[in-house]
Amino acid sequence: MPTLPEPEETPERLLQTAVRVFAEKGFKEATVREICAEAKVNTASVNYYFRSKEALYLEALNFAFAEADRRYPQQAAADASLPPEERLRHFIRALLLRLVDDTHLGFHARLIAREIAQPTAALDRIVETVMRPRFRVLRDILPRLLGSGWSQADIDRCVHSIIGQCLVYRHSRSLVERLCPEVIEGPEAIERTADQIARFSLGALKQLAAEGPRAP
Amino acid sequence: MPTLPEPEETPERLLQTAVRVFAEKGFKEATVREICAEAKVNTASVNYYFRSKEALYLEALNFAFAEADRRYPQQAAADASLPPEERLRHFIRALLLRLVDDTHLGFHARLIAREIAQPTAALDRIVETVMRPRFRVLRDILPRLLGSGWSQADIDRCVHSIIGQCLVYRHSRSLVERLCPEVIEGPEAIERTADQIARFSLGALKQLAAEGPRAP
DNA sequence: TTGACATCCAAACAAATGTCTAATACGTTC
DNA sequence: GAACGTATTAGACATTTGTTTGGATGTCAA
Repeated sequence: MPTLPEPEETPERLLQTAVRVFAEKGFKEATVREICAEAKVNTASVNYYFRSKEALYLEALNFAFAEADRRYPQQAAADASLPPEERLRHFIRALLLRLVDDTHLGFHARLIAREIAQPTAALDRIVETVMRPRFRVLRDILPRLLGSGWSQADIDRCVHSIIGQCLVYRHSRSLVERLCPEVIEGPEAIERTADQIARFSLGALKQLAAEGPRAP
Repeated sequence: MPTLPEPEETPERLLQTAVRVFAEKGFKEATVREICAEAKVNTASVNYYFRSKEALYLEALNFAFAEADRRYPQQAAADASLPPEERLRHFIRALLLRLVDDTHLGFHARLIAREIAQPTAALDRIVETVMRPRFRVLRDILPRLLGSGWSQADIDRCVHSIIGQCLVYRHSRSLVERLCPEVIEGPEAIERTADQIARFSLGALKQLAAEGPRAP
């Protein structure tokens, strides 16, 4: 009778636990012993299956991204055949849902937020493979809503305005929870928040389009 | 002839160095030895003048807040005699400048951002004394621009939308620097960013006011 | 000058932590 | 069943880190 850890094999369990613990406590505060204890494996397993704690962290980061993209795909926003308003709504909703998801394997967003707040060498690759394509989608959508004559820098500022409205619910979640938790309490509230961000942004863009770009 | 450390007294120098190092590396990654080395004081000084590393961290947090409020006061936004558009512009500008200031003692914002991202017991007090009053200012301004009939939750969502547009330049600065650094490169670019956020937000509120609240 | 007090320092201490080692258990293959 | 390679384990090891200690040094009042 094998006494193997049943639910999953050791390295898989270790990796999933690592995502969770790293997300909760950060790279430095999370200890190898704690991760192994929670995964119910021996402390030496980290160095046996992954080379080191740092290598485990990188694997966890990769895993988190793969999962996040799998759970909240963003094809709709990139679909150029849809009207730009529709695409922006999709983009915002997908981003927000991904960011506030704390259930199940939703530690991805938290882990990624940590990496953004305190970048390691891994961030550069992440930016190029994940962030920049996402950024380009908005860079493509916005000019269609803003009209012509806008500088790239001002378009980029609008991109940040939109992304920022979503990110605040992750990076400043501790504030949101203390100041007005009701806006992200429950799926309906979150949907309504996504909708409100979309209305806010579309209204802003419509108004900016009407006013036209400011003189440089 | 006294051999005292000249520029400032030990505890003051220690505190200022602590703000900087804690801001750069976080509580756990910053070591007492490193702080003391940079402050050019003996390692035991932390426990002599402050009770412990944690107590030093709390003092640093207090110091950071006091300095941040001193350098970027926000009275204008709270002045109810000004038109709400003006007040909102002031609020946004003051907040953004405070957030992107990395010069001199501008480590405050970074330290505070850390505390928000990874709250300790100190955050609750900070929220009540600093964040909530700031939040209330926007809660007061926004209904004047939105008109009547809006739920508190939707107003709060707008508050977050505005704050989020500013916070992204702090919490996701690593992304901004990699994706489009020009929008925060130099004082003029920052001023223009503040202006753009204000235009974006005022446009959004104007449009929302015209459309009216959505049915619940 | 002396005594009291605060300050500063080098060294030591205990706990935590990432990594490594040697031994053991287990499954597969011949 | 024996041999081999993989997986797992308990424990050791070296380093880091927050904290403490005992004494040296300087200041100031009596």
